[in-house]
Amino acid sequence: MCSCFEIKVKGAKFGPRTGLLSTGHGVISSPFFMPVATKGAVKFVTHEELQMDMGVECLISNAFINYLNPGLSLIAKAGGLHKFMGWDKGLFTDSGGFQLILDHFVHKISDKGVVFRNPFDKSLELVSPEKAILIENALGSDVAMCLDHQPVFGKSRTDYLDSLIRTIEWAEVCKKTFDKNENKINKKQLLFGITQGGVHIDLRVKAAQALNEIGFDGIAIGGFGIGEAQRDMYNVISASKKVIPEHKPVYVMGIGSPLELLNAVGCGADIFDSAYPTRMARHGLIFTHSGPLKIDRGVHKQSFVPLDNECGCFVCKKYSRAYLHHLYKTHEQNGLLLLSYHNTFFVTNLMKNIRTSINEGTFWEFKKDFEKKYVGKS
RNA sequence: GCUGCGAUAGUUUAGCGGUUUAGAAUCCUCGGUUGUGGUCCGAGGGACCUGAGUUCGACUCUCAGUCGCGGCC
Repeated sequence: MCSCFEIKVKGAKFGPRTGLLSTGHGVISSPFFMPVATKGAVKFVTHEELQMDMGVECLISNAFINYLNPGLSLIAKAGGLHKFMGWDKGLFTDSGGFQLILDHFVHKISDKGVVFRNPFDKSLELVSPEKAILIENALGSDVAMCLDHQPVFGKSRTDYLDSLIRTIEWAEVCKKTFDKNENKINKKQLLFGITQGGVHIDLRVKAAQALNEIGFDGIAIGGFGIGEAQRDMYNVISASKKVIPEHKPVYVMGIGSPLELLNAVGCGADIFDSAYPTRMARHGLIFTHSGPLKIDRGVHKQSFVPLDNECGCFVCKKYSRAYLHHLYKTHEQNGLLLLSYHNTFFVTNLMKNIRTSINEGTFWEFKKDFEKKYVGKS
């Protein structure tokens, strides 16, 4: 067990903090947000833009999806997922546990693992916790995530308890498999455990304690972003922070709206990922410093101002809302390119500003100012 | 001047003498979207050219007018 995480600046106990996560592909400044590259690419944004323009140091891909297509042997031939993708910075892989909330994806769940339906050829495929880890080892990501069991939102406490127990049992198997495998292509690969338990604080605390005992490089809080009240989520993060050792990075999975990121950092979380910014861009919802904006609305038809005049991205420097509205409404692909770029830039820039404010001791003022200007829900 | 065809949401259109509160797409407004997933999903708004007639009943049939496209003198 290495100490992969170093705390740089922290405020109050359990409050916001900056740190450094050491991986096989560089040291990543936290708190950070990972754009989602499920199939090895962030939709409509190139690696070059992410790295050169936005300073993104880490992405997350999906082990299960890559395993199904293009498959492990091809990725092995390429020399691992990093080389296959042409990405030489940090890279997490999700095990595929999140897909468990999607009915059409899952055939059956048992204690042995999950029988998935292959979306590419409809065949059935058992993914056990052992197999999930071996896949992630073979892909050579910098951080492998355990296979977890996430119930759909709104289940009973008993259901959450069941999924939690299963997730912890699987976490033990994942850890053993990970430690035993000496053929990892990424010798510095890290392993994170995931808590479940819905909004039940006592379940979440038990889950975190159980993961502490097993011993992971970092702890992820899973199961959010699917319908629960935001206040419940922050309570869970805060409660979890109290039982997770201070030197462990805390990763809140699936969170990606500006206000959620800001609040979760305030609760002491270090790492995030979400398809939200890019998916919202594809659906025409644009983040700005004065709140979310829907580019398809008729009011933008003759609006010759930038999406966000406080944003430094090239889209905001160069193009008007009227032009982007036109591209979006006429289904011109460049519209999605530019909007996805902006939203991703916005979120990564927000994280950059959050890190600066923590380092300078002004996080809470920064948060208050941001929220004051940011009118709207997400 | 004569004549043929046509006229339904902002746009492109479906349809019928009564079971149609006129259907669709687009458009407009609003909501949703968060560890695969579709420039996606959901709700709402908006129309039978005008007038007269036939008929129990006309957006639908007849006539006239207006407008559009075409032909002829």
